[in-house]
Amino acid sequence: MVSKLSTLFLRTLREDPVDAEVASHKLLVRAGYIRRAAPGIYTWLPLGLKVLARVEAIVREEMNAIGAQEVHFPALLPREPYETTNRWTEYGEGLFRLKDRKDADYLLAPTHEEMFTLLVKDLYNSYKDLPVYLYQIQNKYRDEARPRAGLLRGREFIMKDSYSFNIDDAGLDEAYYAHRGAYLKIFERLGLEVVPVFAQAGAMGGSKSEEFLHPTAIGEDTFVRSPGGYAANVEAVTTVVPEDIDYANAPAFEVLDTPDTPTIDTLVAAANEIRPLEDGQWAAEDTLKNVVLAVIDPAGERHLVVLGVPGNRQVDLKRVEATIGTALEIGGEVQVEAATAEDLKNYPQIVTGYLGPALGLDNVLLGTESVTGIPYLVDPRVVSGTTWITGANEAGKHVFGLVAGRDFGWDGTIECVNVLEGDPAPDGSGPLRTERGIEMGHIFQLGRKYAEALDLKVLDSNGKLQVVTMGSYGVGVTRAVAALAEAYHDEKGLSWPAQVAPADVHVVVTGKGPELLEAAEKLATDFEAAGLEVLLDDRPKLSAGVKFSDAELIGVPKIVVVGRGLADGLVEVKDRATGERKDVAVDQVVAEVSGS
RNA sequence: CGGGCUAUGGCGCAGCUUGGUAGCGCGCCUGACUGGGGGUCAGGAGGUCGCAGGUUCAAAUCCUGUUAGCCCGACCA
Repeated sequence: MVSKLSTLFLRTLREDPVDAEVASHKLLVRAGYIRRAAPGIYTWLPLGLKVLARVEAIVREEMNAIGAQEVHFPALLPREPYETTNRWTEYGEGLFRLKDRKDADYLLAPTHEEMFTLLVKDLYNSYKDLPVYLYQIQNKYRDEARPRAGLLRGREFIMKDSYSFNIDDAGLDEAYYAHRGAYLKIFERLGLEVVPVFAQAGAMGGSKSEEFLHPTAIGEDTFVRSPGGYAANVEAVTTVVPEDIDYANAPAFEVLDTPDTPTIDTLVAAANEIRPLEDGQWAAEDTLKNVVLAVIDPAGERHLVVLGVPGNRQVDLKRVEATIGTALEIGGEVQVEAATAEDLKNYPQIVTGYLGPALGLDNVLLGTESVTGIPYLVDPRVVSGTTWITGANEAGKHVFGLVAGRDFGWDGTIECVNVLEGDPAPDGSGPLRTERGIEMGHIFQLGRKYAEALDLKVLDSNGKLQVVTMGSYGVGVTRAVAALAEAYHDEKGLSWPAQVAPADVHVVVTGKGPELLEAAEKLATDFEAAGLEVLLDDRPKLSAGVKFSDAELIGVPKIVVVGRGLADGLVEVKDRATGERKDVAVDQVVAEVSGS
């Protein structure tokens, strides 16, 4: 097909839109691929739609290749199925809800687990019908607190979501790995580097889960990888627990004046001044910071807990939320936040900024058996025999040389802090380094949670009802477009890989004279006949510079210039990505472009 | 949810302190010149200044309220 720029619905912008921060957002708007309709909601223009269609085609082919079948659900759904699985409530403010004229509740679907489950329940009832893999490519709606970065995190976005239905766990495994393989192929074909990383499966109730992250500095997810090939989301990394240390010869602790040291930095500086080490310097990791958190149970009740973690680490509230409920024996979904002054008003012993667990076992402040009774959990690195600088529970004083196990105890350990560059990989494959990535896909073994909630059962070979086991698998399609724009651009504009570009060749006419335009139009038709998608810049009276700049901004991989060389039977072929250009005889151009 | 900033033609911005009826660049339209890197000149079209209320003879400008957007944060012992 030939699209003529003289009539194509397109307007390129010379300046970056003011609300765009990242390159993909700026360039997709400037080059006329998308327009913002509302925060996190975008309109697709002709060029953008072509890229989107090509990405979708690749996704479809690979899904079909593993035997998945395409269906299409409405995005507008009734409340009821989501009520059954409790997600109407659990999804909270992230869900777009609306009412019809009879005041009945509807929602714009954030994902479709319920609907797929019900559809299979509707049509199938025998183990002989399984396995079945179903997918759709469809709009999803999530009322993000902070949509950002254009297409990267939108409130309306296109996702390929698929679901597998199996009679047993072995089948689920097979479905999972089939999808895993398909995803690796999809991203390879798209030209998007991805790293499969272990993810936390807990929240969705499943057992096995991996995210496919595209490494990039603007990514919103942080993950770690080791030289030996370990890769995990930071929330899923487990700590390598050090060996206990013999403290038989450890000196007694001492309490020292450390005025004006409310933060770890000031404390470390003070420590190096008043009690310098013979070899080296005190560092943040020699301190034990004690963070008071409030855990809010489903009934809204607030439970205090103190976490003791090395001073160079940050408590990650998400990690805490995932596990603290179990640790404190609180059922249901909990929320965690920093304790407020109100929370602490009944604990005059707690001196903010100078909190410590104990000054010897006969003077214990924290822990379920202590005077405060506040549970005290520690990072797994706090093992018996480690020594710490920590608060002495008196303003302006810290205790030095407090030995874990000798001078203080704890109620349990918890994975609650961030991973740091250089931490060992849990599988012994070397030191971890942190990287940022965009989540391009996610695969989950859901297990029987949804099937049970929605009563999806089939008869097995013994004529008994069995609950079906499920997997769910997603690819962010619009996000892939953004990630590709992010990965393939330079200072002049976009530079698409051939397989997703909005066209295969961009023909530019420069100079005046009807013979130039005629030659270009003929060339465009020839390209079309050779099976190529063509963009023809036939806009009259525009200077060559404007057309060249637009061609580079739009980013079609091959640019053919019909201009001053035509008198000698030559046109220029430019490679958008490499910048390489050469003169080619007019009758050789089609072969040159389609052959390379 | 907290903090900061912003809201003026399609895009990017000035004007606001000190009220007087809106301006610049890009883009768009007409014509001429130019014709291989966002060219030049001349002439045009296009804005109830986010919304509501108030003060005033007069409000983009001052006051009150409200809505929306963008960025940052959402634990610091």
